Amino acid sequence: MTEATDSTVTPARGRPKDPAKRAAILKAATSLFLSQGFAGTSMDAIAKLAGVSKLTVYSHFSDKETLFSAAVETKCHNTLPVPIFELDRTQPLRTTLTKIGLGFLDLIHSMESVELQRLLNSQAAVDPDMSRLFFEAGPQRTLNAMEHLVREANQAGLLDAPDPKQAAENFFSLLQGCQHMKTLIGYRQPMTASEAQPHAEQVVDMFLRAYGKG
Amino acid sequence: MTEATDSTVTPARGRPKDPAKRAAILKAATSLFLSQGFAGTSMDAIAKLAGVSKLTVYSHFSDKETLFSAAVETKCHNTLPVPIFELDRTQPLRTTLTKIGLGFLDLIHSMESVELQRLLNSQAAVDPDMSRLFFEAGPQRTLNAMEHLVREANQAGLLDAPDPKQAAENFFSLLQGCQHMKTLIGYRQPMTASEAQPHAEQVVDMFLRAYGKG
DNA sequence: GTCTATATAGCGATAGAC
DNA sequence: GTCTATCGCTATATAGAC
Repeated sequence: MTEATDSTVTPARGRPKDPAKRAAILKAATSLFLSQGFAGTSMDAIAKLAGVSKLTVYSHFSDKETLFSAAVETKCHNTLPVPIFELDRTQPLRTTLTKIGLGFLDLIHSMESVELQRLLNSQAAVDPDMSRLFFEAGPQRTLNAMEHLVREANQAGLLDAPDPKQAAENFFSLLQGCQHMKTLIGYRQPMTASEAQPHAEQVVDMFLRAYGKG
Repeated sequence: MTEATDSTVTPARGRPKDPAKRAAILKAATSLFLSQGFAGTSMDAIAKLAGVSKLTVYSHFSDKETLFSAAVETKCHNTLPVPIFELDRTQPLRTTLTKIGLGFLDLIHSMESVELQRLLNSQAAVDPDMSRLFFEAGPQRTLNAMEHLVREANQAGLLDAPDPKQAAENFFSLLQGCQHMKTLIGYRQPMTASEAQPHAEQVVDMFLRAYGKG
Protein backbone atom coordinates (compact mmCIF):
# COMPACT_ATOMS: atom_id res chain seq x y z
CA MET A 1 0.00 0.00 0.00
CA THR A 2 2.76 2.49 0.58
CA GLU A 3 4.12 2.40 -2.62
CA ALA A 4 6.16 3.42 -5.43
CA THR A 5 7.44 2.18 -8.74
CA ASP A 6 4.76 4.43 -9.91
CA SER A 7 5.03 5.19 -13.54
CA THR A 8 7.00 2.15 -14.59
CA VAL A 9 6.31 -0.11 -17.51
CA THR A 10 6.22 -3.18 -15.36
CA PRO A 11 2.76 -4.53 -14.63
CA ALA A 12 3.86 -4.81 -11.04
CA ARG A 13 1.80 -1.77 -10.22
CA GLY A 14 0.70 -1.22 -6.67
CA ARG A 15 0.32 -4.76 -5.45
CA PRO A 16 1.24 -7.34 -8.04
CA LYS A 17 1.30 -10.00 -5.34
CA ASP A 18 0.39 -13.10 -7.26
CA PRO A 19 2.03 -14.27 -10.39
CA ALA A 20 1.04 -17.88 -10.78
CA LYS A 21 1.20 -19.01 -7.22
CA ARG A 22 -2.47 -18.44 -6.78
CA ALA A 23 -3.13 -20.87 -9.59
CA ALA A 24 -0.79 -23.42 -8.09
CA ILE A 25 -2.53 -23.11 -4.73
CA LEU A 26 -5.94 -23.49 -6.29
CA LYS A 27 -4.84 -26.51 -8.28
CA ALA A 28 -3.34 -28.18 -5.24
CA ALA A 29 -6.36 -27.37 -3.10
CA THR A 30 -8.77 -28.69 -5.68
CA SER A 31 -6.88 -31.93 -6.03
CA LEU A 32 -6.65 -32.52 -2.30
CA PHE A 33 -10.19 -31.46 -1.39
CA LEU A 34 -11.59 -33.74 -4.08
CA SER A 35 -9.57 -36.75 -3.06
CA GLN A 36 -9.37 -36.28 0.71
CA GLY A 37 -12.46 -34.27 1.54
CA PHE A 38 -12.71 -31.02 3.45
CA ALA A 39 -11.80 -32.19 6.93
CA GLY A 40 -9.23 -34.61 5.57
CA THR A 41 -7.25 -31.88 3.86
CA SER A 42 -4.90 -29.67 5.85
CA MET A 43 -3.63 -26.26 4.88
CA ASP A 44 -0.11 -27.59 5.33
CA ALA A 45 -0.69 -30.29 2.76
CA ILE A 46 -2.05 -27.75 0.29
CA ALA A 47 0.92 -25.46 0.79
CA LYS A 48 3.38 -28.31 0.39
CA LEU A 49 1.73 -29.64 -2.76
CA ALA A 50 1.55 -26.15 -4.24
CA GLY A 51 5.21 -25.59 -3.48
CA VAL A 52 4.62 -22.46 -1.41
CA SER A 53 4.57 -21.68 2.26
CA LYS A 54 1.45 -21.83 4.30
CA LEU A 55 1.41 -18.11 4.86
CA THR A 56 1.38 -17.50 1.16
CA VAL A 57 -1.75 -19.59 1.03
CA TYR A 58 -3.32 -17.42 3.71
CA SER A 59 -2.27 -14.26 1.89
CA HIS A 60 -4.35 -15.33 -1.10
CA PHE A 61 -7.29 -16.92 0.71
CA SER A 62 -8.30 -15.61 4.08
CA ASP A 63 -9.23 -18.98 5.52
CA LYS A 64 -9.88 -22.60 4.73
CA GLU A 65 -13.55 -22.17 3.86
CA THR A 66 -12.78 -19.42 1.37
CA LEU A 67 -10.16 -21.55 -0.32
CA PHE A 68 -12.55 -24.47 -0.37
CA SER A 69 -15.26 -22.45 -2.05
CA ALA A 70 -12.84 -21.14 -4.66
CA ALA A 71 -11.55 -24.63 -5.34
CA VAL A 72 -15.00 -26.11 -5.77
CA GLU A 73 -16.08 -23.29 -8.05
CA THR A 74 -13.29 -24.09 -10.45
CA LYS A 75 -14.62 -27.62 -10.76
CA CYS A 76 -18.32 -26.83 -10.94
CA HIS A 77 -18.68 -26.26 -14.63
CA ASN A 78 -18.99 -29.88 -15.59
CA THR A 79 -21.58 -29.99 -18.30
CA LEU A 80 -22.18 -31.57 -21.64
CA PRO A 81 -21.20 -29.51 -24.67
CA VAL A 82 -24.36 -27.94 -25.98
CA PRO A 83 -23.75 -28.89 -29.63
CA ILE A 84 -24.44 -32.52 -28.72
CA PHE A 85 -28.05 -31.57 -28.12
CA GLU A 86 -28.68 -30.23 -31.60
CA LEU A 87 -31.36 -32.32 -33.22
CA ASP A 88 -29.85 -33.59 -36.46
CA ARG A 89 -32.77 -34.69 -38.59
CA THR A 90 -30.50 -36.42 -41.06
CA GLN A 91 -29.75 -39.01 -38.40
CA PRO A 92 -32.19 -41.32 -36.68
CA LEU A 93 -33.28 -40.05 -33.26
CA ARG A 94 -31.97 -43.25 -31.75
CA THR A 95 -28.47 -42.38 -32.87
CA THR A 96 -28.66 -38.88 -31.44
CA LEU A 97 -29.95 -40.10 -28.10
CA THR A 98 -27.31 -42.80 -27.86
CA LYS A 99 -24.60 -40.25 -28.53
CA ILE A 100 -25.96 -37.98 -25.80
CA GLY A 101 -26.21 -40.93 -23.47
CA LEU A 102 -22.61 -41.96 -24.03
CA GLY A 103 -21.41 -38.41 -23.47
CA PHE A 104 -23.37 -38.21 -20.25
CA LEU A 105 -22.06 -41.54 -18.96
CA ASP A 106 -18.52 -40.55 -19.78
CA LEU A 107 -19.01 -37.29 -17.90
CA ILE A 108 -20.59 -38.61 -14.72
CA HIS A 109 -18.21 -41.55 -14.46
CA SER A 110 -15.11 -39.43 -14.74
CA MET A 111 -13.05 -39.43 -11.57
CA GLU A 112 -13.44 -35.67 -11.53
CA SER A 113 -17.24 -35.80 -11.37
CA VAL A 114 -17.38 -38.67 -8.94
CA GLU A 115 -15.07 -36.96 -6.49
CA LEU A 116 -16.87 -33.65 -6.86
CA GLN A 117 -20.23 -35.17 -6.12
CA ARG A 118 -18.86 -37.06 -3.13
CA LEU A 119 -17.45 -33.82 -1.85
CA LEU A 120 -20.73 -31.97 -2.32
CA ASN A 121 -22.58 -34.77 -0.55
CA SER A 122 -20.31 -34.65 2.43
CA GLN A 123 -20.65 -30.88 2.70
CA ALA A 124 -24.35 -30.76 1.86
CA ALA A 125 -25.43 -29.81 5.35
CA VAL A 126 -22.89 -27.04 5.77
CA ASP A 127 -22.50 -25.62 2.24
CA PRO A 128 -25.86 -25.51 0.49
CA ASP A 129 -24.69 -22.58 -1.64
CA MET A 130 -22.02 -24.71 -3.20
CA SER A 131 -24.57 -27.29 -4.23
CA ARG A 132 -26.67 -24.61 -5.87
CA LEU A 133 -23.64 -23.35 -7.72
CA PHE A 134 -22.78 -26.82 -8.94
CA PHE A 135 -26.26 -27.85 -9.94
CA GLU A 136 -27.11 -24.72 -11.87
CA ALA A 137 -23.76 -24.61 -13.62
CA GLY A 138 -23.81 -28.29 -14.54
CA PRO A 139 -26.78 -30.64 -14.41
CA GLN A 140 -29.42 -27.92 -14.80
CA ARG A 141 -28.01 -26.77 -18.11
CA THR A 142 -27.79 -30.31 -19.40
CA LEU A 143 -31.39 -30.94 -18.36
CA ASN A 144 -32.56 -27.77 -20.09
CA ALA A 145 -30.80 -28.69 -23.31
CA MET A 146 -32.32 -32.15 -23.26
CA GLU A 147 -35.78 -30.77 -22.58
CA HIS A 148 -35.37 -28.50 -25.57
CA LEU A 149 -34.40 -31.44 -27.75
CA VAL A 150 -37.42 -33.43 -26.62
CA ARG A 151 -39.65 -30.48 -27.51
CA GLU A 152 -38.14 -30.32 -30.97
CA ALA A 153 -38.55 -34.05 -31.42
CA ASN A 154 -42.18 -33.78 -30.36
CA GLN A 155 -42.83 -31.08 -32.92
CA ALA A 156 -41.01 -33.07 -35.57
CA GLY A 157 -43.32 -35.97 -34.86
CA LEU A 158 -40.47 -38.16 -33.68
CA LEU A 159 -41.56 -38.36 -30.06
CA ASP A 160 -44.77 -38.29 -28.10
CA ALA A 161 -43.65 -37.08 -24.72
CA PRO A 162 -46.44 -35.11 -23.04
CA ASP A 163 -44.10 -33.64 -20.42
CA PRO A 164 -40.74 -32.84 -22.04
CA LYS A 165 -39.13 -31.70 -18.82
CA GLN A 166 -40.10 -34.91 -17.10
CA ALA A 167 -38.99 -36.98 -20.09
CA ALA A 168 -35.58 -35.31 -19.97
CA GLU A 169 -35.22 -36.12 -16.28
CA ASN A 170 -36.28 -39.68 -16.86
CA PHE A 171 -33.72 -40.07 -19.60
CA PHE A 172 -30.81 -39.05 -17.41
CA SER A 173 -32.18 -40.95 -14.44
CA LEU A 174 -32.14 -44.12 -16.48
CA LEU A 175 -28.60 -43.40 -17.62
CA GLN A 176 -27.42 -42.94 -14.06
CA GLY A 177 -29.04 -46.14 -13.06
CA CYS A 178 -27.90 -48.12 -10.06
CA GLN A 179 -24.38 -48.24 -11.36
CA HIS A 180 -23.71 -44.62 -10.56
CA MET A 181 -24.87 -44.98 -6.99
CA LYS A 182 -22.65 -48.02 -6.56
CA THR A 183 -19.76 -46.00 -7.89
CA LEU A 184 -20.41 -43.09 -5.54
CA ILE A 185 -20.43 -45.29 -2.46
CA GLY A 186 -17.31 -47.10 -3.66
CA TYR A 187 -18.98 -50.42 -4.34
CA ARG A 188 -18.00 -50.42 -8.00
CA GLN A 189 -15.41 -48.85 -10.23
CA PRO A 190 -16.61 -46.11 -12.59
CA MET A 191 -18.20 -47.43 -15.75
CA THR A 192 -15.81 -48.04 -18.63
CA ALA A 193 -16.45 -47.12 -22.24
CA SER A 194 -17.15 -50.71 -23.21
CA GLU A 195 -19.75 -51.02 -20.45
CA ALA A 196 -21.28 -47.68 -21.33
CA GLN A 197 -22.19 -48.62 -24.89
CA PRO A 198 -24.69 -51.41 -24.13
CA HIS A 199 -26.08 -49.52 -21.17
CA ALA A 200 -26.75 -46.42 -23.26
CA GLU A 201 -28.38 -48.52 -25.96
CA GLN A 202 -30.59 -50.22 -23.44
CA VAL A 203 -31.68 -46.91 -21.97
CA VAL A 204 -32.44 -45.40 -25.37
CA ASP A 205 -34.39 -48.51 -26.17
CA MET A 206 -36.62 -48.15 -23.14
CA PHE A 207 -36.93 -44.41 -23.66
CA LEU A 208 -38.13 -44.89 -27.22
CA ARG A 209 -40.48 -47.69 -26.21
CA ALA A 210 -42.10 -45.31 -23.74
CA TYR A 211 -42.06 -42.05 -25.68
CA GLY A 212 -41.51 -43.12 -29.26
CA LYS A 213 -44.10 -42.27 -31.84
CA GLY A 214 -45.78 -45.54 -32.05
CA MET B 1 -18.42 -60.42 18.84
CA THR B 2 -15.58 -61.77 20.84
CA GLU B 3 -17.91 -62.26 23.68
CA ALA B 4 -18.33 -64.66 26.36
CA THR B 5 -20.91 -64.91 29.12
CA ASP B 6 -19.44 -68.31 29.37
CA SER B 7 -21.12 -71.12 31.20
CA THR B 8 -22.32 -69.24 34.24
CA VAL B 9 -25.86 -68.51 35.17
CA THR B 10 -25.21 -65.17 36.72
CA PRO B 11 -24.62 -62.59 34.06
CA ALA B 12 -22.39 -60.59 36.40
CA ARG B 13 -19.78 -63.31 36.54
CA GLY B 14 -16.17 -62.63 35.66
CA ARG B 15 -16.48 -59.79 33.20
CA PRO B 16 -20.08 -58.77 32.61
CA LYS B 17 -18.79 -55.45 31.36
CA ASP B 18 -21.68 -54.15 29.33
CA PRO B 19 -25.23 -53.99 30.45
CA ALA B 20 -26.87 -51.51 28.14
CA LYS B 21 -24.13 -48.97 27.85
CA ARG B 22 -22.88 -50.55 24.69
CA ALA B 23 -26.27 -49.95 23.13
CA ALA B 24 -26.30 -46.36 24.32
CA ILE B 25 -22.85 -45.78 22.85
CA LEU B 26 -23.84 -47.31 19.55
CA LYS B 27 -27.00 -45.27 19.39
CA ALA B 28 -25.17 -42.04 20.13
CA ALA B 29 -22.39 -42.86 17.69
CA THR B 30 -24.83 -43.69 14.93
CA SER B 31 -26.72 -40.48 15.42
CA LEU B 32 -23.62 -38.31 15.43
CA PHE B 33 -21.80 -40.02 12.59
CA LEU B 34 -24.87 -39.74 10.39
CA SER B 35 -25.46 -36.10 11.12
CA GLN B 36 -21.90 -34.82 11.48
CA GLY B 37 -19.83 -37.23 9.41
CA PHE B 38 -16.80 -39.23 10.47
CA ALA B 39 -14.25 -36.45 10.85
CA GLY B 40 -16.85 -34.11 12.29
CA THR B 41 -17.68 -36.42 15.17
CA SER B 42 -15.45 -36.61 18.21
CA MET B 43 -15.25 -39.44 20.69
CA ASP B 44 -15.96 -36.90 23.43
CA ALA B 45 -19.23 -35.95 21.82
CA ILE B 46 -20.24 -39.59 21.53
CA ALA B 47 -19.41 -40.26 25.16
CA LYS B 48 -21.31 -37.21 26.32
CA LEU B 49 -24.39 -38.03 24.26
CA ALA B 50 -24.33 -41.64 25.43
CA GLY B 51 -24.04 -40.50 29.03
CA VAL B 52 -20.84 -42.42 29.71
CA SER B 53 -17.21 -41.51 29.98
CA LYS B 54 -14.88 -41.57 27.07
CA LEU B 55 -12.90 -44.46 28.47
CA THR B 56 -15.99 -46.57 28.64
CA VAL B 57 -16.39 -45.97 24.96
CA TYR B 58 -12.84 -47.14 24.36
CA SER B 59 -13.42 -50.20 26.51
CA HIS B 60 -16.17 -51.32 24.20
CA PHE B 61 -14.67 -50.26 20.90
CA SER B 62 -10.93 -50.28 20.47
CA ASP B 63 -10.80 -47.17 18.31
CA LYS B 64 -12.84 -44.71 16.31
CA GLU B 65 -12.82 -46.74 13.11
CA THR B 66 -14.15 -49.82 14.87
CA LEU B 67 -16.95 -47.84 16.45
CA PHE B 68 -17.73 -46.27 13.11
CA SER B 69 -18.03 -49.65 11.43
CA ALA B 70 -20.28 -50.97 14.15
CA ALA B 71 -22.47 -47.88 13.98
CA VAL B 72 -22.88 -48.08 10.24
CA GLU B 73 -23.71 -51.77 10.40
CA THR B 74 -26.64 -51.06 12.67
CA LYS B 75 -28.07 -48.71 10.06
CA CYS B 76 -27.36 -50.84 7.02
CA HIS B 77 -30.37 -53.04 7.17
CA ASN B 78 -32.72 -50.48 5.72
CA THR B 79 -34.73 -52.27 3.13
CA LEU B 80 -38.22 -52.45 1.84
CA PRO B 81 -40.46 -54.96 3.53
CA VAL B 82 -40.48 -57.94 1.22
CA PRO B 83 -44.26 -58.50 1.44
CA ILE B 84 -44.72 -55.38 -0.68
CA PHE B 85 -43.24 -57.28 -3.59
CA GLU B 86 -45.83 -60.04 -3.56
CA LEU B 87 -47.66 -59.97 -6.84
CA ASP B 88 -51.33 -59.68 -5.96
CA ARG B 89 -53.20 -60.70 -9.06
CA THR B 90 -56.47 -59.44 -7.71
CA GLN B 91 -55.15 -55.92 -8.09
CA PRO B 92 -54.07 -54.19 -11.27
CA LEU B 93 -50.31 -54.27 -11.79
CA ARG B 94 -50.31 -50.49 -11.90
CA THR B 95 -51.58 -50.37 -8.34
CA THR B 96 -48.93 -52.78 -7.12
CA LEU B 97 -46.13 -50.89 -8.82
CA THR B 98 -47.32 -47.56 -7.49
CA LYS B 99 -47.42 -48.96 -3.99
CA ILE B 100 -43.87 -50.25 -4.33
CA GLY B 101 -42.77 -46.93 -5.76
CA LEU B 102 -44.25 -44.97 -2.88
CA GLY B 103 -42.60 -47.26 -0.36
CA PHE B 104 -39.28 -46.86 -2.09
CA LEU B 105 -39.54 -43.07 -2.26
CA ASP B 106 -40.50 -42.91 1.38
CA LEU B 107 -37.48 -45.03 2.26
CA ILE B 108 -34.82 -43.24 0.23
CA HIS B 109 -36.05 -39.79 1.20
CA SER B 110 -36.03 -40.51 4.91
CA MET B 111 -33.47 -38.48 6.77
CA GLU B 112 -31.96 -41.74 7.93
CA SER B 113 -31.26 -42.99 4.41
CA VAL B 114 -30.08 -39.65 3.10
CA GLU B 115 -27.59 -39.25 5.90
CA LEU B 116 -26.40 -42.82 5.57
CA GLN B 117 -25.74 -42.48 1.89
CA ARG B 118 -23.94 -39.18 2.37
CA LEU B 119 -21.79 -40.85 4.96
CA LEU B 120 -20.99 -43.80 2.72
CA ASN B 121 -20.14 -41.43 -0.12
CA SER B 122 -17.74 -39.45 1.99
CA GLN B 123 -16.02 -42.60 3.21
CA ALA B 124 -16.15 -44.46 -0.10
CA ALA B 125 -12.45 -44.19 -0.76
CA VAL B 126 -11.41 -45.40 2.66
CA ASP B 127 -14.14 -47.90 3.61
CA PRO B 128 -15.17 -49.96 0.60
CA ASP B 129 -16.20 -52.86 2.83
CA MET B 130 -18.85 -50.72 4.42
CA SER B 131 -20.37 -49.94 1.07
CA ARG B 132 -20.52 -53.62 0.22
CA LEU B 133 -22.22 -54.32 3.52
CA PHE B 134 -24.77 -51.60 2.92
CA PHE B 135 -25.52 -52.42 -0.66
CA GLU B 136 -25.98 -56.13 -0.18
CA ALA B 137 -28.07 -55.71 2.95
CA GLY B 138 -30.28 -53.01 1.47
CA PRO B 139 -30.56 -52.09 -2.21
CA GLN B 140 -29.51 -55.50 -3.52
CA ARG B 141 -32.33 -57.28 -1.73
CA THR B 142 -34.84 -54.75 -2.96
CA LEU B 143 -33.58 -55.14 -6.51
CA ASN B 144 -33.78 -58.92 -6.30
CA ALA B 145 -37.34 -58.80 -5.02
CA MET B 146 -38.35 -56.45 -7.81
CA GLU B 147 -36.68 -58.63 -10.42
CA HIS B 148 -38.63 -61.58 -9.10
CA LEU B 149 -41.87 -59.64 -9.37
CA VAL B 150 -41.10 -58.66 -12.96
CA ARG B 151 -40.46 -62.30 -13.81
CA GLU B 152 -43.80 -63.27 -12.32
CA ALA B 153 -45.54 -60.50 -14.21
CA ASN B 154 -43.91 -61.64 -17.43
CA GLN B 155 -45.15 -65.18 -16.91
CA ALA B 156 -48.58 -63.92 -16.02
CA GLY B 157 -48.68 -62.06 -19.32
CA LEU B 158 -48.87 -58.69 -17.61
CA LEU B 159 -45.45 -57.46 -18.71
CA ASP B 160 -43.14 -57.94 -21.64
CA ALA B 161 -39.74 -57.16 -20.16
CA PRO B 162 -37.04 -59.18 -21.91
CA ASP B 163 -34.46 -58.47 -19.20
CA PRO B 164 -36.18 -58.52 -15.79
CA LYS B 165 -33.06 -57.58 -13.89
CA GLN B 166 -32.55 -54.56 -16.09
CA ALA B 167 -36.21 -53.63 -15.88
CA ALA B 168 -36.01 -53.70 -12.10
CA GLU B 169 -32.99 -51.41 -12.12
CA ASN B 170 -34.69 -49.06 -14.53
CA PHE B 171 -37.74 -48.88 -12.31
CA PHE B 172 -35.81 -47.78 -9.26
CA SER B 173 -33.58 -45.50 -11.30
CA LEU B 174 -36.65 -43.65 -12.52
CA LEU B 175 -37.97 -43.40 -8.99
CA GLN B 176 -34.74 -41.91 -7.74
CA GLY B 177 -34.73 -39.43 -10.55
CA CYS B 178 -32.91 -36.14 -10.33
CA GLN B 179 -34.70 -35.26 -7.14
CA HIS B 180 -32.75 -37.70 -5.06
CA MET B 181 -29.42 -36.38 -6.30
CA LYS B 182 -30.51 -32.85 -5.52
CA THR B 183 -31.45 -33.98 -2.05
CA LEU B 184 -28.11 -35.69 -1.47
CA ILE B 185 -26.10 -32.61 -2.38
CA GLY B 186 -28.37 -30.42 -0.27
CA TYR B 187 -29.96 -28.57 -3.14
CA ARG B 188 -33.46 -29.68 -2.23
CA GLN B 189 -35.34 -30.92 0.78
CA PRO B 190 -36.29 -34.60 0.82
CA MET B 191 -39.42 -35.38 -1.14
CA THR B 192 -42.65 -35.16 0.81
CA ALA B 193 -45.50 -37.62 0.63
CA SER B 194 -47.63 -35.29 -1.47
CA GLU B 195 -44.80 -34.89 -3.98
CA ALA B 196 -44.11 -38.61 -4.01
CA GLN B 197 -47.57 -39.58 -5.20
CA PRO B 198 -47.54 -37.89 -8.62
CA HIS B 199 -43.90 -38.80 -9.14
CA ALA B 200 -44.55 -42.47 -8.49
CA GLU B 201 -47.54 -42.41 -10.81
CA GLN B 202 -45.54 -40.79 -13.55
CA VAL B 203 -42.78 -43.39 -13.20
CA VAL B 204 -45.19 -46.30 -13.26
CA ASP B 205 -46.78 -44.74 -16.29
CA MET B 206 -43.52 -44.65 -18.20
CA PHE B 207 -42.57 -48.10 -16.98
CA LEU B 208 -45.81 -49.59 -18.24
CA ARG B 209 -45.55 -47.71 -21.52
CA ALA B 210 -42.16 -49.30 -22.07
CA TYR B 211 -42.73 -52.79 -20.70
CA GLY B 212 -46.50 -53.13 -20.62
CA LYS B 213 -48.14 -55.85 -22.61
CA GLY B 214 -49.74 -54.47 -25.72
C1' DG C 1 -15.63 -51.76 35.01
C1' DT C 2 -16.08 -47.04 35.29
C1' DC C 3 -14.82 -42.13 35.91
C1' DT C 4 -11.56 -37.71 36.28
C1' DA C 5 -7.32 -35.90 34.60
C1' DT C 6 -3.66 -35.90 31.32
C1' DA C 7 -0.02 -37.06 27.54
C1' DT C 8 0.73 -36.53 22.73
C1' DA C 9 0.03 -35.13 18.17
C1' DG C 10 -1.88 -32.42 14.34
C1' DC C 11 -4.23 -28.53 12.47
C1' DG C 12 -5.68 -23.66 11.63
C1' DA C 13 -3.95 -19.34 11.94
C1' DT C 14 -0.21 -15.73 13.20
C1' DA C 15 4.39 -13.11 14.47
C1' DG C 16 8.70 -11.62 12.98
C1' DA C 17 13.05 -11.94 9.72
C1' DC C 18 14.69 -11.54 4.79
C1' DG D 1 5.66 -10.57 -0.71
C1' DT D 2 7.51 -14.62 0.99
C1' DC D 3 9.44 -17.97 4.26
C1' DT D 4 10.62 -20.24 9.12
C1' DA D 5 9.08 -20.86 13.70
C1' DT D 6 5.39 -20.78 16.90
C1' DC D 7 0.85 -20.09 19.53
C1' DG D 8 -3.65 -21.90 20.75
C1' DC D 9 -6.90 -25.26 20.27
C1' DT D 10 -8.96 -29.66 19.70
C1' DA D 11 -9.11 -34.58 19.41
C1' DT D 12 -7.45 -39.34 19.98
C1' DA D 13 -5.97 -42.29 23.19
C1' DT D 14 -4.11 -43.50 27.94
C1' DA D 15 -2.73 -43.48 33.21
C1' DG D 16 -4.26 -43.76 37.80
C1' DA D 17 -8.18 -43.51 41.56
C1' DC D 18 -12.87 -45.47 43.15
